[in-house]
Amino acid sequence: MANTIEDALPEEKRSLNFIESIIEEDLSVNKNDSRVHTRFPPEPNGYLHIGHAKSICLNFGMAEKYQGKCNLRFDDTNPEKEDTEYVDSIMEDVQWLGFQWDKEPYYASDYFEQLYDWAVLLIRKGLAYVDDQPQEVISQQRGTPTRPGTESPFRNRSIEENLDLFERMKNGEFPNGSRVLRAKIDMTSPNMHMRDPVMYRILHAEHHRTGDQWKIYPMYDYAHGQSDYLEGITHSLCTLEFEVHRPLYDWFLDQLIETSYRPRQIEFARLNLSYTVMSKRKLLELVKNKIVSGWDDPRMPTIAGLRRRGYTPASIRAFADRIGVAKRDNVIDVGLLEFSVREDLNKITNRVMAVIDPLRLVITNYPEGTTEWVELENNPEDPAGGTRQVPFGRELFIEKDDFMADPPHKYFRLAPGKEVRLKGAYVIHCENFDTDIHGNPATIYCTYDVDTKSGSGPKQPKVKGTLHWVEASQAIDAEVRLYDRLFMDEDPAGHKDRDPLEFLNPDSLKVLRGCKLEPALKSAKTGEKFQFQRIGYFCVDKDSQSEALVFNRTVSLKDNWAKVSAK
RNA sequence: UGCCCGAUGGUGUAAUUGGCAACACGUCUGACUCUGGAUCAGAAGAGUUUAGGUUCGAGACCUAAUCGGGCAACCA
Repeated sequence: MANTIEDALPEEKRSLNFIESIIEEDLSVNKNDSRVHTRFPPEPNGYLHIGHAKSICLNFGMAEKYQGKCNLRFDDTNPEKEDTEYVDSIMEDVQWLGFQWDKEPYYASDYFEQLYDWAVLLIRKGLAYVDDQPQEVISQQRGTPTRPGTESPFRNRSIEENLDLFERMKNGEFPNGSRVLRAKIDMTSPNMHMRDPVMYRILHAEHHRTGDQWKIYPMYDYAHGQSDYLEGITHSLCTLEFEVHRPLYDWFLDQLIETSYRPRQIEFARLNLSYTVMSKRKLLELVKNKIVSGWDDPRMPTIAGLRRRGYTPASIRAFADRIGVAKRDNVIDVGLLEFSVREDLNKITNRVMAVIDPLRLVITNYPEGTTEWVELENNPEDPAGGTRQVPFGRELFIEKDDFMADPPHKYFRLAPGKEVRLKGAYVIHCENFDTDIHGNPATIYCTYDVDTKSGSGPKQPKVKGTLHWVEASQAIDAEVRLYDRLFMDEDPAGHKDRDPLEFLNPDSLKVLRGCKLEPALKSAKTGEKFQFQRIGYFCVDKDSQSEALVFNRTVSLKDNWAKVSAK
């Protein structure tokens, strides 16, 4: 097996990103006893995507690099949106990427009791109050970013009354939306999040873990920092939109905690990929509208989709490595992701013969009714890859693209009167061809020269082109699915007043049937990856059955001829 | 009209007590090749948003402006 990509990038030669700088600074002053403890905190309300992969690689990566730990914590404070289906898929995806969290997965819901006690403490300190106003009124009183808010008439009620009301909220005495618990901070703060943020809302809902035990649920801002604290998190990495939440994150901890240990929130820029939408909401829309077959449709930027598409964990980790991490907005060329898979797949996949758009070819001077076996290398990139036997005979299939009746200049493939090498077999000479009723080539007639046999033949003429092929009588049929980007616009979600769905690529999936494969592929298993010689990287889809193979194209091979011929 | 954050080749990321801008992807040459793949060699492409300031010296520090992003869920 070839080396992994990571081995090629010596760690010590790389400079630090801004998060590593912060960590090393903290380490140098022995902050938090020089521990490094991170966490990946997904809400179990959807599938993980490549943007999460960036965060996963970052969080687990930092822990790994500094001999620390990384927790997996489900941020499950909103029972209306969350489900165990997502919990399971998230655990699967994180592990598939090659990471293992510290101990068992954590849940914010494990801290509901503690969070409640702390809320009571805040009320006792006069720092939280129950507001009876409806949502619309509270929202109006909050003001706007440019105008300060106004205080709630309930802001200064007695601690006893607050305690009583809050307990009754917890006991389920009030209907949804009738009251909230708010932190008493500053309604005139220039930071909207400090204007008496809601800490608890009443929700009579079934929680995926606590069932109907709770009638009130903490808000993100109130739950997150304290959860970090309870787990001993030192560096709480999140995306940029939480930057303005940080003062609130710190405020709660400062009111509640007396020890010197403190988690620190650090924000980084989320990943954007060209020609891709990344928000869970939009991805969900694709699934719901049946534009894709599901969360794991190979065109989806979800981890599950990429996995089914044939991406390897190593390639995604290498990608995350290459894109780096910073605080400025960024759009990564989706080509970089493709580069990362090609790089990995080139090293690890076996080459096989597959003709996805078959054209019949007859070698007229090859003895009828006989076949022979030729030896082919499995993987030229891997010296230990070995060889295999592939049948060769009088009737073959070649790629339609590999023959032209009237070829342009610099076309190195087959054309009347021209010669090519059949990979691993013989040099053939094209004599003539038949056409079908539409005038398209139907059968190509060639002659071969026995002396040019690959490797052993006494004659080894220089020919410009080498074609892949499949012997007709033993070929097996398969379905091949060719994927292309889902959107034709570089930034489908970046247009005001235009729905990303307007930019859908109508050709994002092409299904090819009757593709011809060399017989060895008969036993290919779901998920198994190959390079179809001269075409691209493919893997066996889960829709495959033993007599009806289905392959997904992960990514095509880099194709210089396509570029040249397009000019 | 407030507050917060950001600004370095086409894209992304570097430049670690301030010392003549580096790496990757992409692009373009060429070599090699029984994959028009891979590999190898090389090239072009930024003077770091702008204007001031500090300094012998600024991408880095300071000030202002410009541009971009974020902030007004009982979402996370």
